[in-house]
Amino acid sequence: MDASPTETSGLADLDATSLLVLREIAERGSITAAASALGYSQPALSQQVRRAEARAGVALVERTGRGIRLTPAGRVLARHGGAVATALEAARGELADLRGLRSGRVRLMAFPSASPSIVPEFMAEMARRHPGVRVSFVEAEPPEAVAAVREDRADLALTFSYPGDHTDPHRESARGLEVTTIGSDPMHVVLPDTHPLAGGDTVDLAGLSREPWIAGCPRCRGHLLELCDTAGFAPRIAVETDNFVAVEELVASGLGVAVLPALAIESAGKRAGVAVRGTTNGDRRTLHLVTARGGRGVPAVAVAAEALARLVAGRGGTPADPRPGRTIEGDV
Amino acid sequence: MDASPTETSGLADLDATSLLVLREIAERGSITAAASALGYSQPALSQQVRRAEARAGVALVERTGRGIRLTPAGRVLARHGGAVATALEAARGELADLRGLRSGRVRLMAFPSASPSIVPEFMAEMARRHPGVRVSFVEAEPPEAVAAVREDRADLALTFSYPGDHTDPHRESARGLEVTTIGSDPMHVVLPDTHPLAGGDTVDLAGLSREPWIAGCPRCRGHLLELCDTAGFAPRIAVETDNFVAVEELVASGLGVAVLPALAIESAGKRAGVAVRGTTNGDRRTLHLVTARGGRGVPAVAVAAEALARLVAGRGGTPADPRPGRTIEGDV
DNA sequence: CATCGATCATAAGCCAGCCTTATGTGAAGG
DNA sequence: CCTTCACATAAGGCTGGCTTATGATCGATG
Repeated sequence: MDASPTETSGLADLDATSLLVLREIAERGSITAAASALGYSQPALSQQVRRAEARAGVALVERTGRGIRLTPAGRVLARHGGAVATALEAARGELADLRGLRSGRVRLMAFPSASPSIVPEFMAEMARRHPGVRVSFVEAEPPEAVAAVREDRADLALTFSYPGDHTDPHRESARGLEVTTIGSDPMHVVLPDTHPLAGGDTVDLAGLSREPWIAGCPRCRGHLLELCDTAGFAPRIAVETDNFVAVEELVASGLGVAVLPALAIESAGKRAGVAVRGTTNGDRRTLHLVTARGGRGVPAVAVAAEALARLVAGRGGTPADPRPGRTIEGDV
Repeated sequence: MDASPTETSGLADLDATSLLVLREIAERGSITAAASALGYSQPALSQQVRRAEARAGVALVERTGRGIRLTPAGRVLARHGGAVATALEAARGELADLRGLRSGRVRLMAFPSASPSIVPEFMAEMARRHPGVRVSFVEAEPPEAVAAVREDRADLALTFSYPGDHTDPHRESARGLEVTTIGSDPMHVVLPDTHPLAGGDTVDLAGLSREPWIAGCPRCRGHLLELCDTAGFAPRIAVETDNFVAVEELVASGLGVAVLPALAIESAGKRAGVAVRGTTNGDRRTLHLVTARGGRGVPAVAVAAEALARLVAGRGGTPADPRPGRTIEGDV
């Protein structure tokens, strides 16, 4: 019995637009002015006020002679409309920064042999062209890099795959991620420069069937086995190490031969006593970029991906298809 | 040449709803949950996100396995969505307070003879039933009270008018305001209790045509002249004062007779030696409430108006028509 | 490995909110 | 008194946005 008769529950729902409209009216002093400021016709605003009043259940404006003035309730909405406008403006600004690459962040993961070659160039390029974008880098083998993207510990993964690789991280484990092929990296044979086959431009692996082999990381080892299988033999693996410098050292010492990706060789530096030759088949590994599905919609990630693709292409890797990412559909 | 290819002007327009949607998604962790929280279907939100992305020109969410996660841009919107939600909530709260009369303000202006009678009762009533509403009061003659409402120096004016009053503030000057008649106040003849006509229940003014008269404020004086004119004579005005106590004193001293509104007599208190009688014609003045057009939509003003109408009716003034205010259309 | 459940995307269709143009009304000002 | 200005109202049309229905994908479970 204490409540006034005006007390209904109402408050159907007050929308943010109403606040903005009232704010504009309060600032301009008239509906007409507010309407043109907002790009609407005068009746449009008039109706919006009416609707807002219906929703609020209170008068928001009252007519005064030729114009209007706000009621206390109207002033309340106008006041809070200021906060809404501020929030909108701030959001717009930050969004523009992100879009304009004046801010943003890219967390890159890339395979080890990219660390000394592609990655520094990439980071320099990003720093030069988009100084507002923070770039971080963590070295990781492809499977972990892909997992990191999936778990949002990275935005972009630079990975590689071998043809026919059945533990290929881009097959099963990349489901739901976006994978773009950005080029390839030639596989080179590393052998002592005293080796008879070191004389030619390219080397046929079959000619090395009797040599002891030096294998790398598990997946590299798998690739080696496949290459040799194609060449018609099973390699005798004498040493396993993923240290590229060590591989060359071992080769120079005549303890075996190896197949290494060009990037790995580059990263290890030139080593006296070893010869590096392409394979007769022109074997290559393929380089990929992996992002979350839709991740390319993030401007900083998009430009980072483009920069990496450009760098890889400029390095002589087979230029990939156009840039749009392609989702793994179960079969690569 | 420095700008990235993503840099277009865009930012078509980002609406507040998008911020709220993103906020809800960020909080609930999924589109589906956010949709049901907001009372929409899942595709509705899905489409809203898509539209927001189109407007923003950036991806806002990215798919991750079975669910989604927000991109940096999405998180930006969600964050600012918090501010919008806060503002909305605050506005809703204040609005509810106004509607529920837990807050508000009423600035009342009323004619002098209401000050000691109606107004205190009114203020007590308001304090009792709506303690959250602040009530202020300024005494003013009707013309000034009406002007105050027009100039937003008052929310509510309690005024009176005399029948046929051509300087009636509710005629010309009340254009564009809302005027409600809430009752009337009987006009009483004040004469020495020794006067021959003091014997009857009512007095015929014609019987007082020879008496000296005591007139009040200018408008009251006009009314007096009209009453006497109707009775067929022109009064001889001996004194003019708008001090009611003085009037009774003068009457008691035998210096003249007067016509005063009941409220004025009540406010002056009982005075020995004077008789108060109704007129034969039952003359009355009419009491009005004046607000800005639409002012009755303000809850505090509405209840104040109702309270005043109730008080006047309870006091024996002719109960007015139902409460809805009626706008002056040029002719009262 | 196959099925189920959960989540999001897409498609199609429908409704209504909302805007626009045109016109009316009241008030202020010359 | 007539013009000007601001808001209200009316009528109509369009499109944004919601709903239902269905598809696709991934994770989990047995």
